[in-house]
Amino acid sequence: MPEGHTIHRLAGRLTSEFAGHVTRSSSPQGRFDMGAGAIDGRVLEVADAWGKHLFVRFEGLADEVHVHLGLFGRTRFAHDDVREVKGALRWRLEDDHTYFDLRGATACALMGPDEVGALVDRLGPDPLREESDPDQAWQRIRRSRAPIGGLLMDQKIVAGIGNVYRAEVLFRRGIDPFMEGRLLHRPEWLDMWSDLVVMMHEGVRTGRIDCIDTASRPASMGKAHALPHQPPGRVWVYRRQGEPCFVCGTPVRTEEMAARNLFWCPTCQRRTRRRAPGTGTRIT
DNA sequence: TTGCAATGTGAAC
DNA sequence: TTCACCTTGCAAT
Repeated sequence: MPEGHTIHRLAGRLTSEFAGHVTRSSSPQGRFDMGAGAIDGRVLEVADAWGKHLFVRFEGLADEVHVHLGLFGRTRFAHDDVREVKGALRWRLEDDHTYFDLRGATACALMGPDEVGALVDRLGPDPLREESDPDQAWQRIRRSRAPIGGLLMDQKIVAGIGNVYRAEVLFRRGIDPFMEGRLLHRPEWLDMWSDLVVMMHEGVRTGRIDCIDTASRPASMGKAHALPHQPPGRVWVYRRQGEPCFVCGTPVRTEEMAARNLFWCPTCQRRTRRRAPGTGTRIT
């Protein structure tokens, strides 16, 4: 389930399970043979994540393992005594206690420091990283005529957001996905950013993306609304097309945007810009 | 058993 | 804008 929270959680788990340990690496499937050979027998130093990209460093090696799960990548940690290899196993990393399996990833290769730097440089701020500055993303958004629903998915603008967080944050802030980036107000963007920080940290903590419960409802959504009938462990709009919106009952809509399915509530997320908070001025 | 959709990206046109 | 790629799980047959 690879959006940014998955990768950060993965980095944390790899570090806690293996950092400081001598590890063995192999690629039963063969597609990571060279890399696995270079790191086999080395001490894992640390794993780190930036957006949806994972980097794993080993002692005494300038190159890092770069992993991108893509749409289908899967990972598994286990402690079984019998370490069976099933299916197309790209990378197995293990020590005496634990093993980690990676399969289906778009990318899994050694990457030199320059290449890593260049990759990270072209990513936008990541809501899960302390040093990230939302205004860096804002500078791109405020100038763009592209719909905000598309901009959020652009990793050069914000790193780590995928189709679920896009749909959910836009719903939670009441923003029409089709609204042009340049029509968004900075306070609205900062609200979205704060909400992403909360949601994504929750995702890292729980390992789930689909348990955005009513308790995490942003206060700005207002107490005036009757509490929506949202069962716990659900999302607001993602993949709920045709089902009633938990807040207003309007059927959730779906449409393809930038080759991905977008989900939104046409009532709660108005196409026309809302009144700017406190100004009473209508902006379109 | 088959077929399709899926939380993603980048190259080719 | 379309396509290819990586793999799995679940729905339809």
